[in-house]
Amino acid sequence: MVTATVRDKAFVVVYERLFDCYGPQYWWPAQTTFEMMIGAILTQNTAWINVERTLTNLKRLGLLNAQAILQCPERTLTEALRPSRFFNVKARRLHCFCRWFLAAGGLSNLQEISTTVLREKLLDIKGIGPETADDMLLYAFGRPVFVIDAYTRRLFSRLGLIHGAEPYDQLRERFELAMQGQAPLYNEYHALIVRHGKEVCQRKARCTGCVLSGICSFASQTLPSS
DNA sequence: TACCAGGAGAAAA
DNA sequence: TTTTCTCATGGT
Repeated sequence: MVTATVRDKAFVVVYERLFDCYGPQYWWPAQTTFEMMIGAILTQNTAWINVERTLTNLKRLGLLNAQAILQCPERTLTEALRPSRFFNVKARRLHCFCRWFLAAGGLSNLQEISTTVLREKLLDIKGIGPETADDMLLYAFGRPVFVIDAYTRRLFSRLGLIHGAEPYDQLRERFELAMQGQAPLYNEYHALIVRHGKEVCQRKARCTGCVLSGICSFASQTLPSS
């Protein structure tokens, strides 16, 4: 059981400051729902710029649908996936996902499933872990699920609001409890965290001299020892 | 040359 | 159960 704390109110302040600074981000950057879902797999441990190169390759080859990916020769698919690293692994993961997607009857059937059940189904697919599943739930299905990624852990641990090594679901629940929001809010928040991480704090030990600098001192007084 | 960047599964301890 | 290893591109 996770309860909201005074410290968690800082999560709201962080959101407000980021939104004031950067404005709406209009995420996820994809033209179709299916493209969003495979983008979530391709971005595993990979910068988005490299995922964009891969998506361009897939688009050029007409491989932005499940049937086409499954019918594509292995070598063609792995070559298309090369820019997003771990192309052999990701080719297998895309195959697993596409087989599941078709067996489930496609998007319209999946949209009828409750968030909890859909999350379990996604996590049962080989190659899809909590972050990838939540990316899909939030951005492809519009479900109110907060995505905890490397940018989120890095930013909030540097702010002193989390330790950084907490289990994925524990952090997710804390964010959801603190924000009490719906999918559009979580969507915007995650996009803002990524935007900020890329632009300002990627290589800094602490968030100093940026829009979030004042939050460090507030947080340092309230974070409990582990 | 070394390091880092939006994970996840398998193997080893 | 937890930790470590594997996968293996491209920019700085």
